[in-house]
Amino acid sequence: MRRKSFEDAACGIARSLDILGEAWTFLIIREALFGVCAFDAFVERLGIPRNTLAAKLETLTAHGLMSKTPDPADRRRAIYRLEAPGRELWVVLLALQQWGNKWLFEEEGAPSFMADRKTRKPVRVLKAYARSGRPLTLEDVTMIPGPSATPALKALFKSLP
Amino acid sequence: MRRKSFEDAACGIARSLDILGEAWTFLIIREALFGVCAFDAFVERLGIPRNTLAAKLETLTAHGLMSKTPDPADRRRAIYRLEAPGRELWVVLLALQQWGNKWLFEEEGAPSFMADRKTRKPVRVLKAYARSGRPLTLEDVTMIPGPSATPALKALFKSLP
DNA sequence: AATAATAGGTTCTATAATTAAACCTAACAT
DNA sequence: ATGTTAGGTTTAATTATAGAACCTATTATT
Repeated sequence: MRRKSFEDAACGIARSLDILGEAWTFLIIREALFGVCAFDAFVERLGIPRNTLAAKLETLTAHGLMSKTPDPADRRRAIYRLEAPGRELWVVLLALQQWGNKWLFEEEGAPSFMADRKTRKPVRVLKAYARSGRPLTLEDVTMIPGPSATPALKALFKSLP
Repeated sequence: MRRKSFEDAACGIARSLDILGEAWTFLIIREALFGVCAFDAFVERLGIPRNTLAAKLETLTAHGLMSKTPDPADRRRAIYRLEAPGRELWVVLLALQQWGNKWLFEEEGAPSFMADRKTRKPVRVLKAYARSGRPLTLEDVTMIPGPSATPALKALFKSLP
């Protein structure tokens, strides 16, 4: 059966995952962030089945994360480009990469990481800060309702520790 | 067919997604981060099918993100707890939430967000910094090979713009 | 001009995962 | 003794994924 849809969820995480919540989509965006824009290039670099790629690219363009335009120089080609919403996902991928690099490799060490293009030193580990500038740990953080929260959602948050 | 496995991928993102690359897993961790630890509580709060939950909890514990212990006070109960690797995923969820809250809601505005427990003000938008402290944009960043990179991987990075 | 090659898909089949609902068992409550 | 709760497993229907072959419009080659 089709997975439950989260597109109407009252939660930014859930809505994000409704679009992104599966491995290929993140990997497609990873490639696109670093310059891949042709259909066959995605196929070759990722080893993704062509029909799966076609489906994912369609939902990504449908949601505005990417755009698809014909190449003026070669009309067989389509150019897939990240739009602003897609590009801004790089922070999510950075967070994921830092986590994976820390926990998912043994002595081998991480095979790749994002780095400052100039100095070629790794990007600093992401940290969360309060508006005041104070660093925040998980224990300092709670979930609070926003403007569009329903009464039921507010009640849910009150049940949190 | 079973999705291609990324567990041996030479990429922190891909390995992360091999565990996390599907919506339910992130949502289970979201709930766990904010105190949920009982099987039925996950079912009720997420509306996840019981067998799907059982399967996801098993892979999460198998990979060390969570632990499962019997409740000493009631031996019917199992207590599912996040371990360090699972807890550290909160930064990834924060990044995801900030992205979703920005792009996936119209006038309504986001219904929920992570906030400083003391001031109840939203957590600052995550930003990436170079080791020097300079803020980094996507254009400042590139992918570089780590200690365990294969020659093929290094060649791949050289083909990047 | 004819032929081949390329880019971006679509179609087909087999297999695996997701869902919903019913069922099961051990431990606890009345 | 009976019922209820917690944490699952089982079953069946539906859907997504993988892999391969195929298709069509363009561009390159002979």
